[in-house]
Amino acid sequence: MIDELPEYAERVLAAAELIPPGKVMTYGDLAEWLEEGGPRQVGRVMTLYGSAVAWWRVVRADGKFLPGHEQRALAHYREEGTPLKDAGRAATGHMPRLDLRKARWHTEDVSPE
DNA sequence: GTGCTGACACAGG
DNA sequence: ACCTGTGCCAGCA
Repeated sequence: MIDELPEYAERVLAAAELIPPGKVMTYGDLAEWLEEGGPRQVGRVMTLYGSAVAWWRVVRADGKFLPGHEQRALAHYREEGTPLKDAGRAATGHMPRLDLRKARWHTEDVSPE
């Protein structure tokens, strides 16, 4: 439940909550979906309120992780079966990245309302 | 008002 | 794969 927040923030958070497990959306896609603001505005909302929603399903367009949140995000992705680029590869020091080609969620018929 | 900053995106090198 | 610069839109000093 979300209350007492600026309307834009509510919309961003609501949209984030609609992303199904195992899928992700980029900041830019989300902004386009809402037809308001831009990637940076979405990122801003996530900075402020991201902890209230599934923040790991809102990602950068290059598939990299948030510095400092890599482990947490990775744990969620493994749990949800989100496609990772080097999913099969074992630990080698460098973290896997998201395979956006497969993981990106296409909103198509869904409306962020 | 002016300028810097940021959980961004994209093109170059 | 990495780094840099530019464009972008709000928020804040």
